[in-house]
Amino acid sequence: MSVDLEAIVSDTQDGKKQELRLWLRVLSTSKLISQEIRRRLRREFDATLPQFDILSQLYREKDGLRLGELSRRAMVTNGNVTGLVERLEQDGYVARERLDDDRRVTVAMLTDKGRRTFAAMAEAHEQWLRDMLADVDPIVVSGLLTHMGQVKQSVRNHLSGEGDD
Amino acid sequence: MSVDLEAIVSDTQDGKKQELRLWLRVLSTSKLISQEIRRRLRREFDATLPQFDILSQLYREKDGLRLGELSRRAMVTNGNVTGLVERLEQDGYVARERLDDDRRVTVAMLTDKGRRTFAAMAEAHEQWLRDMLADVDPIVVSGLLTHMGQVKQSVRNHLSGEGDD
DNA sequence: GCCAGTCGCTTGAAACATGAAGTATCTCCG
DNA sequence: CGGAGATACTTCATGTTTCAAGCGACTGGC
Repeated sequence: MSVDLEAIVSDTQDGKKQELRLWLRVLSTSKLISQEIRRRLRREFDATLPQFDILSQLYREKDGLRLGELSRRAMVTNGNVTGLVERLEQDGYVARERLDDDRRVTVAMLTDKGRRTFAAMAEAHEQWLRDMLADVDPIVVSGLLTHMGQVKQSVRNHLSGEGDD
Repeated sequence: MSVDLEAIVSDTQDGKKQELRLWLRVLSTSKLISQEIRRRLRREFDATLPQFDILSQLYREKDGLRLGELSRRAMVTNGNVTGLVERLEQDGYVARERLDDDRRVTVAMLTDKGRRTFAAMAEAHEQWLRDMLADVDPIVVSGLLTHMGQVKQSVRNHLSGEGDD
């Protein structure tokens, strides 16, 4: 007898709902990790995750970023970035400056304090991730990296909105 | 929470940073999908994603859920579930009732309107997911489901907080 | 029964998030 | 030039989210 191809296919479970199941698993895992990182950022650095995000974007752009570009990279809305940068400015991590070329544009960049602080955060952050994923085989991690990339690309190809990345 | 943190560690393949890279990819993908679902839920049903989440939890519990259990399952804080259920109650999707056994306890359950509405939402939602993941090989989806499960378990094993699931 | 502790939920303050409307500022066509 | 339109950011209304504090209701040891 030949291998039952049907069985192989249905072996991948209920077929139709696999995508939904995957999404729910990705979502819950993502929430779990986010919550943990949030908790640790708060406890050890008194910072929030969105703030960490903004800082990380600015960290590798010595010349700073326009707010629009910043909001695009951090995947938050323009309206949102205003308040985030405002708070980071008040805490002395970020400086805002208007362009003379184009008075509409504001550029945000890290202060020295911001740079020093983020460096420490980033190191801890990376270690946290190694800890949390310690029980996952590196081969599996590698595979996930690749396959999640495929997922991301597929999603991008099917967005209803106009803008891409 | 963000995404283009990915570029920070784009330097090498098999470094120690694979876990970090995986996290950033999971996070950005999750955010991308969330935003898309949010957009569609808003456009087609005038609902929010957290609301959809709450409704989905209640949908398969005919007898309703205590708010504490609801908040645990939906992975939101107790304080959060109060407001969410409140708004859903105002819109007529959910009914709240106090237990006579234990006057501290409130049970939330779907109304008929809530049940009907969610059924339509869920069907659309499932289709959206199939669309978005259409370019991913079903075998890959299956593998991801398994491996993301391993990730989730590893994370659970390394939480700093006390509570488990 | 008493009352200290716990439990279940609500409230409050602050931050984050979105979409939409508003305000300057720039651009470019006529 | 001049003004319509586009652009960059801010503001606003609403909703989500967290943590911490509050409040009423239960529980168990005495």
